Amino acid sequence: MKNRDLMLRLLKYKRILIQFRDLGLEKVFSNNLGDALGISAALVRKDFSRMGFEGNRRGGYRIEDLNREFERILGLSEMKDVIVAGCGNLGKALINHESFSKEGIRIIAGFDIKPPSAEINGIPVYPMEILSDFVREHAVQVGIISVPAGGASQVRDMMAEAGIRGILNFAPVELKSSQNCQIQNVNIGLELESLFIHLLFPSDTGGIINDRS
Amino acid sequence: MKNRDLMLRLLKYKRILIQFRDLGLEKVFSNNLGDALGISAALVRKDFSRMGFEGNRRGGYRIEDLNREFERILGLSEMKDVIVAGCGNLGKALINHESFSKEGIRIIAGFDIKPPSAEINGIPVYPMEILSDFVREHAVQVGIISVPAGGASQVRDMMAEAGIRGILNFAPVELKSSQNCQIQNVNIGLELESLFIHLLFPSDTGGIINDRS
DNA sequence: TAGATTGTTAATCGATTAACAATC
DNA sequence: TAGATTGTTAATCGATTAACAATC
Repeated sequence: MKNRDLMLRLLKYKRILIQFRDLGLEKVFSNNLGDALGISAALVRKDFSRMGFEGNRRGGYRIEDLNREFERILGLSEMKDVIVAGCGNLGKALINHESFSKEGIRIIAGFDIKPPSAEINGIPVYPMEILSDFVREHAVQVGIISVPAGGASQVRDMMAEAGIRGILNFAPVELKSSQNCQIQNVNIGLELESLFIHLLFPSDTGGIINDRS
Repeated sequence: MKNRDLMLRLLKYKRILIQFRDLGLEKVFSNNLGDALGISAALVRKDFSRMGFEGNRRGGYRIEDLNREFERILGLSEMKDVIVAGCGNLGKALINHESFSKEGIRIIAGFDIKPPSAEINGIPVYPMEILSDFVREHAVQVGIISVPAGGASQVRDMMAEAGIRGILNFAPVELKSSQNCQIQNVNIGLELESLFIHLLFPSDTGGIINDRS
């Protein structure tokens, strides 16, 4: 879990810097990026230093240079193809999600035990039995699970066996990563509940625990 | 961010323990819970000790006791009412999401600049202008943002001003928490991209960084 | 030059783990 | 009793921050 935060920060830097560039800016200071991401300037400098990105002791960092570096390190030139297992409401929403394409993500197929239609928004929907073959044939690397809780772990196994290496899981079951298959769980119910819990403990000191240390 | 991990663990303990109980079990060991959550037994004991939950040096923890304690501390007896701003595909999917009710979460209204219909799945959908009044009238505490990126921060302000204290944000914009309003961002595109990045760096040592320390 | 910002080191902080005495 | 598990302390680990010398 260690590198996960760093990774997400890097992706956020990358996106913000593109916005900065599009705004016509040429330079940024660690300061600016810290503000934009809600972190300290020191951490920005530390991150960049770790990545080997160099700035100028007076003029900050050249946005163009940073963009090039991020593209070199985190750039995924080809389209990132993804499949969706489970074409209920959430699955449909993901398939229809228009902002993925802007980020180079393309959903190339949906799967469902009982396909609600042959295609959604122009994306073909196949019966679940075909998933393995499709994944192998198209060398799909990443999949989304949006089936009900009961079917999730079975779909995980199916995906992993077929060669999928990364899974974003929306089913309310905690799936565990394995050596070959990285799983990211998004438990919407849990997130909502945690927001409610926060309300119970007003102070920002996080009063849940009665810690005596 | 400190307490967030602990909080999520507590909610997971709570859910797992209910499953254990429903399976007819009476006792658990720190060991079992650690396995179930993918964490160490030591951390389970530490968490419980911090919360003041006591076990038995030989017989582990009584599930019934733990359930009672969790209910006391994290129990939200009343229904947890939530509103959804943005009734596009994702918003619809959330409104239709059936597993929320099982978790005591109830979506009581949707809002949209241009409501696609008067109601979705029996839940009323109102024009966005009404949001503030509705929130005040019903004392809504938690909201979900599922509008496009462009409108997200405006909706955030609207919600926060009307008195909403917790927001789950699905728009691909990083919204920042304020004193009165806790925001949890779920950036699906970012999560997917990070899965792809993982594929670039095969080793589990997390080879992105070239750290010399 | 004077001023500002980076790059880096050492300090801090907190979370997790290892280990073991207490004890059922 | 012997064995197993908790509860807790001290050690570890890693991430973040503070601070400041280097330098543009």
